[in-house]
Amino acid sequence: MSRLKEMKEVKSCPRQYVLAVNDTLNVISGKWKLPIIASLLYGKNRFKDLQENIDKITPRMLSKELKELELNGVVERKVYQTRPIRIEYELTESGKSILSVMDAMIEWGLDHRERVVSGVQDAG
Amino acid sequence: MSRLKEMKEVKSCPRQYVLAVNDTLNVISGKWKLPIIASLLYGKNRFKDLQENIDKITPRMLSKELKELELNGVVERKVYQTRPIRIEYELTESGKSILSVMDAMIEWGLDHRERVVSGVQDAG
DNA sequence: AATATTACTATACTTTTGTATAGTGAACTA
DNA sequence: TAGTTCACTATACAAAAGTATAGTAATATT
Repeated sequence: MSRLKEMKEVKSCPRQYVLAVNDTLNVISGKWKLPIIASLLYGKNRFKDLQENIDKITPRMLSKELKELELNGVVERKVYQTRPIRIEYELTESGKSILSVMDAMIEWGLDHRERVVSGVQDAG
Repeated sequence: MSRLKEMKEVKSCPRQYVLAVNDTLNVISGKWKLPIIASLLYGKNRFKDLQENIDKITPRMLSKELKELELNGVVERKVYQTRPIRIEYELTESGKSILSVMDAMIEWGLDHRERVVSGVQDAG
């Protein structure tokens, strides 16, 4: 059963749930965060790879978003001491597990589209 | 298993999944959409109720967001022909089922917070 | 007739988010 | 040593999102 529905008193929405939802929203909202996370999930992890893989992102945005994601504990920046130096961005465990949220979003999005095109908008 | 992981070729992310994620993101992102949906889930459904229930929202924002949510098939505006007229906002089936997405967000948010405070940021 | 309630709308403004374009500096390559 | 690649940064600007404050129109209440 759902976290929210399993509460006895459905009227009281615990503060920590609100915080949790906001944390998640911060990590996934904006134009570029999910594309970046998705790219990293599929294994593209150098700055240049990401830039090539994500259509129309500017280096400024990519840099800015990567920093935010790092700060939020979703992405880790790794410097490899090869010659020349290699920098790679990797998802943390938290980062990888965002897949579960994306999955819920896909599920809802697909179902919703179906309901909307078939015109089953409640009783209407 | 997850929608994304069950694909044989993990490199090809179907266009419709991207659309689905974007649809969902459109419905949940912004400062006020989730608070409004949550309020409606808990049964506060008149304009004034929502305004009282959602801390610091202005009537302009509430009106704007309700219209968008209606357009997106998440909320339905119902006019009751009582005297005086009563207007109520209700979640559609799609609207109610956003609970599943919120639930995934709560789950991730709580787990993530735990990982971050306990400092288990991967190997580090 | 004056005041209150409900459900908003209008206008102007500020803040946040994202874009466009150019440039930097370190290392490597021909 | 001139040019290329990588990994960014800087500056200026435009667009989107959100805020503040006031006002409207229909009805109901005193």
